[in-house]
Amino acid sequence: MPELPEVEVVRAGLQPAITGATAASVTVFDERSLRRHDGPSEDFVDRLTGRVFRAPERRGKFLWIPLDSGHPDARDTGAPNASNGEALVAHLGMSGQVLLRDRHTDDRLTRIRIELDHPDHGALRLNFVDQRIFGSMSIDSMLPTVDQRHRTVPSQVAHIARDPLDPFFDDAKFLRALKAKRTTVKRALLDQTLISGIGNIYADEALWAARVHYNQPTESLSRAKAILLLAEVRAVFVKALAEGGTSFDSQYLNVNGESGYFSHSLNVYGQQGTECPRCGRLVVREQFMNRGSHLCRFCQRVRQSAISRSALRAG
DNA sequence: CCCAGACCCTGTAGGC
DNA sequence: TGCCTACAGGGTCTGG
Repeated sequence: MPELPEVEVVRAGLQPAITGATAASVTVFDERSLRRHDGPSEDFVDRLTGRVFRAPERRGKFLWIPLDSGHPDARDTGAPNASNGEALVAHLGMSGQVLLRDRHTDDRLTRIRIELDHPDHGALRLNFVDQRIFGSMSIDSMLPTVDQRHRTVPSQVAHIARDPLDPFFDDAKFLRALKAKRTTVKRALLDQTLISGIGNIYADEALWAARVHYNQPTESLSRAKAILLLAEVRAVFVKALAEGGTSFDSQYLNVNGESGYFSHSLNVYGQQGTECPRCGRLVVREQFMNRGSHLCRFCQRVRQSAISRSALRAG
């Protein structure tokens, strides 16, 4: 459930608190949270302990903290990726949280704990909490971005597209790629190699705002609709960010353990049985891609004529 | 190569 | 009260 706005709230919350902090000690309580780490937990602990955190960064739903060496002579160890550096990568998955605490506060379901020493803020504790263990932490090497612009990214993020709030996101490239897809529009929105940061909640909200049905074939989506849809994705992201993200239960919290307010602004997600805010008809929930899709069947209809035309072309 | 679907994973809610 | 099942869906992998 943490999607771009929620991960960005976490990144922004971490930034002033942990930048410049040293990882004094690291404890892995559940090794399954290291699924994306290439090596055993001892390797994770060894490579993280003593390192200094730089300012956290984000692409889509991936969050990472570039690491400085805590040892002045470590630059000469000849490590293969020394030139590009390493980062602590976090993905929150379905239920992950990064909570910033004092040294005496524990959280239930903490899978990884990092004790931090900050030159200004003193002793801190970073708890990585994750109920369903779809999230992960790992130490990863940084690679140059494919388009060579802006910065490097962790190797496991290299295949993830820039997100629509990234200043280097290429609208024209996205629209071309969308048109070339042979799939349906919600699948495309959730495809992190096409556009990143969108999950089930914001996909449903953006589709409703743009009056597009989730099952509309991408090839039959008009250019105007595609442009509108991208604009609505950005709009819903910006609004959610302003409200501190979406929380339904305590599955998503900011770094201080607080909930966001965007759940009060949802138009269709989780609103089945209530009235569509636009036309007053009932919002429904349908199964799609093993997930719930929330929509107004009146406002959001598959354009049959467009499908017929594309079917004729295909046939 | 591209796309669809299976799979992972567990606390919580609700039924009986 | 307690057991059982359904549910939530990111990202990755595999099969067609």
